[in-house]
Amino acid sequence: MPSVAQVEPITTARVLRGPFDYARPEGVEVGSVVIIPFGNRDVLGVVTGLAEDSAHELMAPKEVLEASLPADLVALAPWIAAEYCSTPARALSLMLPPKGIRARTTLRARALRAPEPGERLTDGQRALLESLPRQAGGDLAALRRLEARGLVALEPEAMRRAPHHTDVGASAGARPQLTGDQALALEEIAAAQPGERLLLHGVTGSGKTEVYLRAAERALAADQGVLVLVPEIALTPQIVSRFRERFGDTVALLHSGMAAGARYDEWLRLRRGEARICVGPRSAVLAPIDRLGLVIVDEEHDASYKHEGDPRYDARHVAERRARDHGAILVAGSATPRAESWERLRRISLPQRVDGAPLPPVEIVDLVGVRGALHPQTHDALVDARKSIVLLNRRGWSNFLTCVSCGRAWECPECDVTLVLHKAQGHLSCHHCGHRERIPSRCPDCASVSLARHGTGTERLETELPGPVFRLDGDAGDPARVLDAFQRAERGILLGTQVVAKGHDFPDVELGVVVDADQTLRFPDFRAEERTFALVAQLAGRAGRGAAAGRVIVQTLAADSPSIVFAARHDAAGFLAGELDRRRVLRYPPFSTLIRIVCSGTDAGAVQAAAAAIQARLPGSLGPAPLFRLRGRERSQVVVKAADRAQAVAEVGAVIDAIAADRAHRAVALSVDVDPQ
DNA sequence: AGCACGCCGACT
DNA sequence: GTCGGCGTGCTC
Repeated sequence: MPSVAQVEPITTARVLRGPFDYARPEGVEVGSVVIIPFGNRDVLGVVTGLAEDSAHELMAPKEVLEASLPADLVALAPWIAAEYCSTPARALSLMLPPKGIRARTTLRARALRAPEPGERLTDGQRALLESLPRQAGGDLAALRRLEARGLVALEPEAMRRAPHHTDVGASAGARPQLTGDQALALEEIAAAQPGERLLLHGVTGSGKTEVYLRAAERALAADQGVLVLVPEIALTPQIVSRFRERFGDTVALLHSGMAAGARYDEWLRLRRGEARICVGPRSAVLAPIDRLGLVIVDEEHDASYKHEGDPRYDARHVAERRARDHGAILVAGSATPRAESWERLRRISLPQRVDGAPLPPVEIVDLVGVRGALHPQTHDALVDARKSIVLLNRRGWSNFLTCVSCGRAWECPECDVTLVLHKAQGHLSCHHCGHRERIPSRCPDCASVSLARHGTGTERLETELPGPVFRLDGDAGDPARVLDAFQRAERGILLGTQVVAKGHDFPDVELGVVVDADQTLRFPDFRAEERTFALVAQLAGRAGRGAAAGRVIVQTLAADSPSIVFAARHDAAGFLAGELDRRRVLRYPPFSTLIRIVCSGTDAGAVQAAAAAIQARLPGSLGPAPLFRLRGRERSQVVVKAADRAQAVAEVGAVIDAIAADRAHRAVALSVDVDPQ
């Protein structure tokens, strides 16, 4: 019986690496979560190993918590740490259930014996005894007195804090007949080898969710667990509803919008095997599910699968690893898959909408020479359509403000970006750090009152659109209510940023409009083409569902860009073939691995020096390149483009550890992004 | 990361 | 004499 528990203290420090040895209390296993005396404070720790003896004099953990990590997750932590140049402690901290929470119990009261004849009881007490067994409530004190007389037993009972989820768009319990394509797709999944990865490429409305549900049914029947990853629960409540409707309480929901107590209880239900399906966003990829048989990544192209904190893990990559470890089948689904997935995964196709309706025709409208945000043709189409969705990927009234006489531009004092004008709120705001200032009435430099507003955001476009507008963006109220109001409206225009192109399906939308399709294209990034294609194609999928005949208008200054031309033809395969050729030539993913290292700090010289030191130690790396200042921090980046992923990650990891440990670079924060978005 | 220990300047 | 600045080193 090993008497030593090897514990990884959960701290964020890069240089502090465990494990540290402690005496092993009764019942402590690999995965146990403990509170240990560490230095002169108490910290949370995870038992990562057991040993027979130790070279140190050992202390005992102060407490062993009730929730423990499963062994497979403990083993995954060092892999995540290495894969993203982070630390095992940071990886483990992603896996823990919400801290400071315990299972909640209530007291259940039951009658222990009948009152003897003549035993003195008030009418109230008799009524109380009549009402048992049940949960104790405000009458706990009275029940306690009866307990003391041996009439009643009070026992703690676990109480589940359930997530509250508003069921939407559920199909009233019906289990629809599969189309031929769906049946074929399901057969392919059923026939897949353990550990195999599949790409379910299905146009919007082709019934991917029903395929997921049937595949999950099969996994459950084989006593296997199921993980279902979705981009954002708030934007895709339908898929949660469909799973809960089909499988009931064996579905656990895990997302950050839930109360910590409910999240803890859902986590524990999975850990105990009481729930066997987990539906959740990125972070759910680390849910404690035993004997995983199926891992689904819905809308696999979605950028939210990349975690922005450290470790900067990619849930899709971690999902593949977990699936491989468990011998589970991975199914990634999308109408607009990433080039990486198209190249690497075995493809299954759902080429048609379930309702048999054709995809709507897409018109490309050239904006060259057009004044204002809307082409007259687009305006006319909006007047004609009963219900439309309009996408403009820019919040606020206008992009930036300048002084007409001296040319002054209003910029964020903390970041090197221009401030966006929000007219209704009466302020200029920075979309990076949240800085706000009042809208100026005159220029502080030259006192001119002539200020120019450049560019159009959703707030301004709202005033230019014909008909009632339902605005959906970061500034406009509760998204669920906006969507609901739009759904019930007879006619109207749903106007918003990216979110309008996601998940939700309205059956009676006749027109979809992309106001500025180049906006994503102008972004200097190797994924710009892919993003633009996805945005246009996703929006195109929202129009003409159900009875309404649909059409889509894409306004652009780059009418012959491949991403826009192929999206207009609904031709993902054509687009991806060209995109993969381009990436092969330029040695971009999936034909290489990119690693981005960002140094940041308040002292520009120190930041530059750290970035230069990193670049010098990584032969062939690019940089250091200055980035725009963010939240008052100067930044500089080094980029590694490598043929051998494992080798590059190991090299970068070693260099980062060395720089982090070097006191000369103490004032600089380091962030490593493997597979940046 | 914390937190204590330790060695040098201006205060009751 | 001592309060406190933050450089250095350790945490089983």
